[in-house]
Amino acid sequence: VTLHDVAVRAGVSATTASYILNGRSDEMRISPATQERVRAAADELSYRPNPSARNLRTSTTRSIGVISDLVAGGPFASQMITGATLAARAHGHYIVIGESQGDADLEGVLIEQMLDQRVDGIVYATVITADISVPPALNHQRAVLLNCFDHDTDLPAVVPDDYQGGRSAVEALVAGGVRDGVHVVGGRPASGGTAAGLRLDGICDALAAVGSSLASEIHCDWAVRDAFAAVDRFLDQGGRPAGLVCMNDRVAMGAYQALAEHGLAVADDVAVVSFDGSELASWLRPRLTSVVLPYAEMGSRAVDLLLGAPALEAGVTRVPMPMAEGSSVAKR
Amino acid sequence: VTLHDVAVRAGVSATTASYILNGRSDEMRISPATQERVRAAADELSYRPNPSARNLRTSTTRSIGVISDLVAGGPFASQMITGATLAARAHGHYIVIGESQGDADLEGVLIEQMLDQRVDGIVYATVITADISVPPALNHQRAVLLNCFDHDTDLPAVVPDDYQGGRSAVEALVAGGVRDGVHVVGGRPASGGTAAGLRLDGICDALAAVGSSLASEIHCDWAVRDAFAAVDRFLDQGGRPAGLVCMNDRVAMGAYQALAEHGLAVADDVAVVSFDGSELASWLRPRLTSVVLPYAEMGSRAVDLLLGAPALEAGVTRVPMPMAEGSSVAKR
DNA sequence: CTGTTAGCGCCTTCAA
DNA sequence: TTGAAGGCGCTAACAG
Repeated sequence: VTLHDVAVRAGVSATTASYILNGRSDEMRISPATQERVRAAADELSYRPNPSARNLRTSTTRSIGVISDLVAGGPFASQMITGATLAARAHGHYIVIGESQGDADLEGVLIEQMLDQRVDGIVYATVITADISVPPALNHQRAVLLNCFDHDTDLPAVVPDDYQGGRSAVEALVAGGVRDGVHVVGGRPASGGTAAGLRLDGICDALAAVGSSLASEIHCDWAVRDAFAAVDRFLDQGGRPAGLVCMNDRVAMGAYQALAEHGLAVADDVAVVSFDGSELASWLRPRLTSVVLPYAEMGSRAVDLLLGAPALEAGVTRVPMPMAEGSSVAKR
Repeated sequence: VTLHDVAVRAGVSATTASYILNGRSDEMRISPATQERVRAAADELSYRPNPSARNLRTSTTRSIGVISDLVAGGPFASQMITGATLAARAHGHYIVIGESQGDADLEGVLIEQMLDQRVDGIVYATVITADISVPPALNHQRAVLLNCFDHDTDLPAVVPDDYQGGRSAVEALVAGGVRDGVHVVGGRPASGGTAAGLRLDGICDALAAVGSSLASEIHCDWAVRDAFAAVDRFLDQGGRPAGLVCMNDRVAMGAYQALAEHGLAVADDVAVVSFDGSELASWLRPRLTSVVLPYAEMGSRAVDLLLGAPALEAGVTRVPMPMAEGSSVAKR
């Protein structure tokens, strides 16, 4: 059922029908009676415009492309996609996803394809918060960076506020009476992420603010088994921390396991806080207090930025990281 | 840069260029020289066809819609999306995602929109393996059901082979010398999933095959905290299981916690197996032996089905569930 | 073997 | 206030 059909049924020309159905009736000063007839016809025929035809004519697709390394498939940041989807929907757009699996060539292809599809804009997302170089295909395109940024470009970027997150983590500890003997588990990983550095800055500053300082950094990859091994060794060597700030919830899980192995009770013997705010945090016993990575919020912000201001405002948006309260820090 | 531009540059008509660029040169018996010229021209101009125009003409979009309740955003089954994406790509299609968040109205809208977009087919996916009624909007559409099925329709469906999975779980236990004193944790949940029933059938049959039978079902929701509470109570009441079959990895995590609470060692004192094969299984200590839910495989199968045979073959495809070996069953 | 012609469904000047 | 005409870029009969 085409626009023409509707027009015929309402006894007008396609032009008139087009105006009315696109909300330009007033501008064109079309008689209310005609409007009514056309709308009724469209309704009865349950008319829906053909997007391809419209796109061909207007070269706008009301679609936005999200390209990412692993976000879509990975459990952690798929929330970014959800957030983006919701925001897009609110703007009357839909989303096309491309996952590069970390392959730069594939990534280029995906971007080209999306451009071919005439997406109205592209969100470029990464699993890890990092300082990157945007792929060349993205230059001079309407795009927003999600969970990453690039100093050499003026594309807007959306990242979590890791510095503030670091401060919050320490504040949770301090609220539980822990200010000395605080160790960080994880530390700076080899890969080019920026989260660790900023969080550490926040942690150190917050500690300094209460007249203390970081006792040590226990280095390990940000994974359960590595964290377990590292903390286990630390405890074996006689380490007796009062508080542990873990770089993510998986690290915290490893720390929990190591503490248990040594007969130390989380909260009562050692306070633990972490970053992520994933489901895992709520699965642990006792429930883990964790600084939330606001993925959904970030995703929707990115899309808002992309679709919002006609002229994209450059610069990075730092999204606050709220706190998910658990019971891994004793109350006092 | 349009097809016309290419044609002009190569000194031919748009038609000829179209034939060549669509690989129908042989069929049309176009001279190799001309072909070469056209391809060169297309290359130099880096010509890319306008999809909207093509769609308008052919009413085929080389896109497929995936609509789901929560799969895309949820950590568990986002792999279904990844699998589907890969398969679609292999067929030269791309994927559009719609998440209904479980809202039936929204779901209808999403389906309508996809049909408007002229997707070549729809994959309808659910987080929970269940017996459903497909939304009416899907009737008489080219569609495949993913992780669910509907007896009242003849749409093809792809689900995990939970019965065989149940048998595998028990076989892992038996291989570890455990045949008596096997309890199931989780059991049939209130919601309309079909996984529990089939797995239980498999479990009982496999147990019967070695001359044993199920000791009991420990009922609880399939979540960490509920499982912990249930198993904790069971142990408090003097239960001393030899083997635990947990309905998913989160349930197993809760069981681990309860066993630890009672000073029982996983593997040595109590063998544990589970379903899901999620990352969580590899995080637990000792590593959990788990029957893998082959989400990615299912996703790609669904797309293959959708795009494969011109006439969709109805019926359910049961995808085998492989085993992820851990150390939660003692070797012997 | 190649070009001409005719739309796909929609929007939008231009004229009436 | 409404209609006629043209074209977005591409494909596919149908002629030559």
